[in-house]
Amino acid sequence: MDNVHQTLVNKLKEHSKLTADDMTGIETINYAVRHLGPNEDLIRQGDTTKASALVLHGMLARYHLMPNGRRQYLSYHLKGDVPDAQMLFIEKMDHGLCAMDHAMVASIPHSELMRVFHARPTIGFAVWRETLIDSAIFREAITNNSARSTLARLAHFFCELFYRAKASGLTRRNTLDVPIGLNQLGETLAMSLATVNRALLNLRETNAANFKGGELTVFDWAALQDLGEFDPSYLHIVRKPRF
Amino acid sequence: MDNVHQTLVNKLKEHSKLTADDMTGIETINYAVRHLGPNEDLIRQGDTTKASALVLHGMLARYHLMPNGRRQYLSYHLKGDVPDAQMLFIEKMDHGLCAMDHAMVASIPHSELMRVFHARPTIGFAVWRETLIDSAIFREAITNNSARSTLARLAHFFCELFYRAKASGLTRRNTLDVPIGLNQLGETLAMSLATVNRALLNLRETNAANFKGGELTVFDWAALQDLGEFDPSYLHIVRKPRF
DNA sequence: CGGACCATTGACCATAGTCAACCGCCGTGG
DNA sequence: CCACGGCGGTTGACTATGGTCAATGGTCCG
Repeated sequence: MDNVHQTLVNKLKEHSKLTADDMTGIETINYAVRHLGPNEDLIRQGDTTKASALVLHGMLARYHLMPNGRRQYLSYHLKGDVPDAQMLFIEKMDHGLCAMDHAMVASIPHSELMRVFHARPTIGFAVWRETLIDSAIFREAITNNSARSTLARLAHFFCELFYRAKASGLTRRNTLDVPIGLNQLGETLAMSLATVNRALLNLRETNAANFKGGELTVFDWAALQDLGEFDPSYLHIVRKPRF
Repeated sequence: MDNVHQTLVNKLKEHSKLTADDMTGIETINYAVRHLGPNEDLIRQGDTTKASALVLHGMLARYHLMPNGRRQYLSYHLKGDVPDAQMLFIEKMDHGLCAMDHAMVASIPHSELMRVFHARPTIGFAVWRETLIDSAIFREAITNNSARSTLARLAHFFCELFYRAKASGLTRRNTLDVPIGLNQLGETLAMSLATVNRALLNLRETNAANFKGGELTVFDWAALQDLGEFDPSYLHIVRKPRF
């Protein structure tokens, strides 16, 4: 089992049980590694796809492109995520997928996935569960952008990112690389650049966390969680990280 | 094949191909019919479920409950939808599900679904696709509530509802029953009651559509679509309705 | 007829968007 | 090595949008 298969197995094990046979099945999956530069699109809105990407390194984002050119970022993806599992059974992309900074992905043909799903339905169910968790994250984003104050929205966003990263072992001490600019944060959280900036200042004042130069630092997890009304149960992660 | 099985088959056929054997498989699914009153919860946030509901009549909604008691409605479901297919592989509800008015559902045990999925993977894939379309609807809701004006938001919401209903043959001429109050519309579209009211007036002025007393009337589909920047491709419906 | 509930409207106010200027860092090229 | 330019972040002034609150109206039902 190479690193790529291991990455997928680790991710699925965050919420699903896999037998030895399931893992053997996963080992047979073929893929192609692809490097991405900052801001590079992996797939564009309207494209048709025959492969899904497994994130190996860096951060990817889904986004909608509006008629007026504005972007709406929808979700962010870290090592182990399979962002376009969403597109397994859907021909035409209704959103784009881009790298926030340098990133690396394993491109897995849909035919490979389908072969494994037929051979070992459990793997299919685990990936299905993965897509359902994605759905839960989308739902939470609706609520976040619709029903929380700017400060709470920002705090919740950082909570989710940090929690997911921590569950996957991607944090260093109390910090996490978040290669997102303020402008993009605004296009994620439905705020203008100026408002993002002011909300960040407010956040800094609470001493709960800080975001500066692409690095998120969490000083007081409980306080941050409180600010963002963050309840991680929607992430359905079985192996919960410690704080 | 009774009406319930037929309802499910029709829905899946909107986007997936089913063989005669698949349909025979679906016929074997056991279920229990349940009636719901206005505003009655089918499932509450935090509940654990062992069954999924297929909507037979009326309209159901998913919603988040905030710590301050406010609701955020996430999506609406019409005849043929299986709203909590989302919860097939997830134990604990991260949102609630309620009836907007009198409604009827078929409650299908997860064990029944899993049995059929194992016997005929194609059926599983069709239901999976159904959940992925749900995801696309969530994504669009993020964008709608985050990046469109109040008028556009309202128009887009009505477009989606009308389009989906029309694809399922649930519209009467150019009208559709939408048993949602203005308050609830606000809790769906991230607007206050007053703003919803004003946006509705604006909408009326355009002569594109009207919403009054729980009935949506579309006078000028093209204009409404335009107002809401509505592009139905994210719904991934193969058999497109005519306007 | 009275009350409940929902919709409507107006006045006022708070929040956040827009715009523009400025800063600071970094990389490039003279 | 320093000057320059560009990008991204910071800040302030003004403005617009939409939230809040309160009063009014309409309709349905008891």
